[in-house]
Amino acid sequence: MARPSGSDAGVTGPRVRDAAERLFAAHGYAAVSMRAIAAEVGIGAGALYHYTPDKQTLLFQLMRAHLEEVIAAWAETDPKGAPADRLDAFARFHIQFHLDRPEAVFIAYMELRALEPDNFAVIETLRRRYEAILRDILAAGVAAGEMQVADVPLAANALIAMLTGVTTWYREGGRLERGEVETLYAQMALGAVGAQKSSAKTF
Amino acid sequence: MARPSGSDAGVTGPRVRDAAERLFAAHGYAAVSMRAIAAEVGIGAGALYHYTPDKQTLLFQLMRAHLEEVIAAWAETDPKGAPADRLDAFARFHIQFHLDRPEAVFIAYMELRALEPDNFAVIETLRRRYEAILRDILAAGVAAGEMQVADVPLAANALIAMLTGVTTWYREGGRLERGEVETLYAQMALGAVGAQKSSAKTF
DNA sequence: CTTGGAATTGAACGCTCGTTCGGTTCATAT
DNA sequence: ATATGAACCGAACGAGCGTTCAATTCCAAG
Repeated sequence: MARPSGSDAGVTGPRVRDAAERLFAAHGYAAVSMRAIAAEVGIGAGALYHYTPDKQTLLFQLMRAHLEEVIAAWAETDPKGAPADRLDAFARFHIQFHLDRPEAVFIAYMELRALEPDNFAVIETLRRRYEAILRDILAAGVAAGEMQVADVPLAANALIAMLTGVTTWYREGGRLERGEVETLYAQMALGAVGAQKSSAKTF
Repeated sequence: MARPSGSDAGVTGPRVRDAAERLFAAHGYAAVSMRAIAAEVGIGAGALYHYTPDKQTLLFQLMRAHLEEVIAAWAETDPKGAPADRLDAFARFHIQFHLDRPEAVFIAYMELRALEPDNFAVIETLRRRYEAILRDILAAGVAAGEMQVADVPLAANALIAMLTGVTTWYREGGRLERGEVETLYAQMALGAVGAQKSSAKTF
């Protein structure tokens, strides 16, 4: 018995990536064996190598696909209005992405050290590009006099860490709804840089 | 040659813990082998077992010692004044601890998933106790009308994540001095909850 | 100067790791 | 009906894992 009935690469491929993503996020790249991934999918360990040349590439491709998706998704979400409104939108967008794909985001931020140098360079470039979005918003806010930020890169790092941290505690079906979490984090982000939404301005 | 000259448990013991802390923080618990730790210390792998019953306990004791130290240190730092001033002090304290011992703090927050259930329960209790400090400050700030916080546990989580994130980018000798980083993070923390230091109040 | 315990070596154990590969079965196109 | 390639199994490889232990050497107390 070598090829079970119903086997299909179009089905198994995504299942391999899903299983790897789940397990990497839960236990960490180094702690997850190829056999564990295969068992999660329900195939033998050897069959994994129809879907990835090796374990490292499996991680790398998960991270790259995710980061490219995030960057592309923001490009379509960016309201392109006042900096304070863009920051509000960015905070909500970031939170939404985390709550939609907690595993992928967690891996992208936590398993950088597991990447081999060449792969790390690629991922790091994408990560910097994403963080540059927030830096640009803050710089524009300072220029427009809408925000008080003493150091833009520092503030961007601090806000990203704050927003990303939502995955460490939020659980679906808990005390707070997703929309509430979004709103509260966005308010804190605006408050941290001394800004407020244009709709809340007091003239 | 089995026992080299100059060997001394009083010296080797701390060096084992230091090496483990450094390597765990850099590569992750699962990715660090006992042989790698031993090599860093300059002894054989077998000799490590004079200083720890096993690898898991080595991690556990590092985390517990660190968390107990943080909690004790804050008890002596707490200004016990107005909530806004306590939050300012807490933010500075947290940042200082991160910059003094980036490896230990990083491990305590990142390697929770590497702990066996019994050890996890102990560490989780200590971690909650530390986070409760911040929750108490925020709750007092809300009660005193000094802060606007819609949800105290959420705000505490967000602030802790923001403050802890400093380790991911700060490097000694970089663009910013430690004191500046402290001040900027404390300002952002206060801003995020709509507070300000008592010395900055406008009467 | 002797002696006993402390510190360490280095080999070895059983196990699991990532990866390879020959063989086997299923799905599909002709 | 047949043939071909895709999908997969299961065994195997060498390497490295955490851990144990007898043997060995150093240090300090008497």
